Amino acid sequence: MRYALVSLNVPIRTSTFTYSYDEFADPDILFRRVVVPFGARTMTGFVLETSDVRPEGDFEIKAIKKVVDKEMVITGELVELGRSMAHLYKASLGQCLSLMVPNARREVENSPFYEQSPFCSIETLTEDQERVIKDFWSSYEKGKRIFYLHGVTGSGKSEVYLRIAEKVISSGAQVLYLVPEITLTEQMSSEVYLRFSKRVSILHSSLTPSQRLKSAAMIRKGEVDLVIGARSACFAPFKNLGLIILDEEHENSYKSSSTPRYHARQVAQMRSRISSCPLIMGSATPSFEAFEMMREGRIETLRMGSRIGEGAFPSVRIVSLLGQSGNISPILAGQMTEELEKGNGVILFLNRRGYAHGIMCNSCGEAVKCPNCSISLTYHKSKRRLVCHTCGYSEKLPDACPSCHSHDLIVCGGGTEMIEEELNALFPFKKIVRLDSDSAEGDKNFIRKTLNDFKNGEIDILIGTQMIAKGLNFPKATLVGVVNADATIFLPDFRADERTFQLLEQVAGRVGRYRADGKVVIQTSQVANPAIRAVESGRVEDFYYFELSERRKVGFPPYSRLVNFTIRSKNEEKASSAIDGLYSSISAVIGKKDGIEVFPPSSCLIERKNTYYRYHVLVRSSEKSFSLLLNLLDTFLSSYKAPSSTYLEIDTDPIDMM
DNA sequence: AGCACGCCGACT
DNA sequence: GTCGGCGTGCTC
Repeated sequence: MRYALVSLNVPIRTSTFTYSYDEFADPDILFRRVVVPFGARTMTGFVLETSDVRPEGDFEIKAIKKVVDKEMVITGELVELGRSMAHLYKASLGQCLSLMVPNARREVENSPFYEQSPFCSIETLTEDQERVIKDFWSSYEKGKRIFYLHGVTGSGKSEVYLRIAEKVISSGAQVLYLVPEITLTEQMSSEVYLRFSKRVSILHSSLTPSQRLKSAAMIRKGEVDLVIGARSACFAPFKNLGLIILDEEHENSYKSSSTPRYHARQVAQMRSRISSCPLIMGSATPSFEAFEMMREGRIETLRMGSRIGEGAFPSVRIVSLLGQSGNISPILAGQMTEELEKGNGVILFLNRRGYAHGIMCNSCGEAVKCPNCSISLTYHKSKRRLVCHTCGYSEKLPDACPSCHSHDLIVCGGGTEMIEEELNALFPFKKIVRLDSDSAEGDKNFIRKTLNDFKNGEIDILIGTQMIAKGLNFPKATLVGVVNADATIFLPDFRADERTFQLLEQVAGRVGRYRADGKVVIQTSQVANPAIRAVESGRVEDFYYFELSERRKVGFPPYSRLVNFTIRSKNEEKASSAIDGLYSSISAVIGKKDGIEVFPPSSCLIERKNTYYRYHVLVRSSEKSFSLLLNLLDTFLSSYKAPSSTYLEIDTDPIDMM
């Protein structure tokens, strides 16, 4: 009898289950998917090993029902990657492997590629670009593996990536190019598609499962040279991976928000180690983690300092919101008028959608909250509804206060919808368009059409959220206004200033890429905030050094590693007592170890989410003790069981603890 | 995770 | 009486 070790997508620490199969009917099943009976259900899993010996243990061995694939769908490298991920993120191997192969439920046929674009520009390189490419190859030949391309917005990082990629491809290897989700909506894809003789796979979120499978098969067979995709593309089944590029390294969308909570940057590092190929990360605003690694020389820095062509750094002006009544200060309005009269475009940025962040009773002071979550509801004027941005709950706008029945309800904290209204009053003869996930809802082409119209000068003022902040080029825009920078400053998180800087710097980067007269106006109540000051003065290094010294004082990342344990339950008492139990057993296992500490339990920043009460315990370790911590956590988890109707979630290197 | 089994309340 | 609520335990 022949046995197969099968990995299944279940949150069980047992890594594989043994099944029997007919070796004459199915001689090759290794690294293929199989359908197996599992308890009362049937599941699909991966065959990781085959053997003639029946494993030890008192259990019945069932037979494989069906072999799904004719060819291998994973590789030994991917299984190794899965094991590394399972250890780091404290998930099961099956959960990690399940991320790697798309599951084909629907069978819709469609071209997996973008439409072709008529243009294909090959730029001449700047001195900066030439130097950086030369530096890369010489360090690479000396055996360096991880690189960071640190260059300001508009310095031409993409061209550097592509030149290096071309050379790797000409040597016969494949290239993985990771970008944040939003960047994929750009025209970049079609350009690259032609440039690499169509041997490109673009793994876009709108692909159907069958398109994904088709792309995966081509990547596996080596019929594709370049793979471009967001977070999940880091699992593509390369035949011969020769280079990984990770652009906009600081982007939080690289971190998954569901189990296993992996970070594409970490997965890319693991892959580059497993495939022994170089990894080039890059950004104009590196994460503090990456900046510290560059400073310590743990990764190779490739620095680019100047903008291409006419590009120059914009002038930045900070405007205090204190004592201000509307959302648009007279100074910002004045600057807008000036630019609009010259026929230029204006971009306004606000990191808050809806009409108002909350509504409050002017008689009793009560804010209207979500019945499922401990946060206030956002008012969406166009729908006349209150919406919860956490769980999706919505209700009709009440005409009286739910607790005291007063009719004196007031709105607080203006969102993009309110700004749009205000702009229409201020500039009645200008074409104003709002671009956020609400205005784009239900119209697939709205985003592309709006961006095109703005580029062609058919829109005068564009108001939007994150959606317009990243990666997009607007040659017509000469002024960017940040309506309220406070929205990120007041995040209850040790990374608030880092985030604020990254966001403002990216927003500011929307102007001045192609011309020297770019202007930025930042409105805030915190005019002395160091992140805002850094954007204004351009003294970016000083900001990083100052902030890093603050982090070192408090011992937070990048000077430590964190693992966050969250317990949730619909019953508050159960959640609260479960977290106490978790805290004492985790403390008992870890004991007194150098460089590791367990913080006492506390409720999460959002204490209730989606009807669940939530508490957490944070474990902190030094970089040196981190691998010991990961092993100790295995010991803890092998004996720990969450009490009935409570659930444990683990987040290694969390990016927020909301 | 998901599914079955099992033990308690309120319905024809 | 039994239908179904969810708490508990297991899955090769």
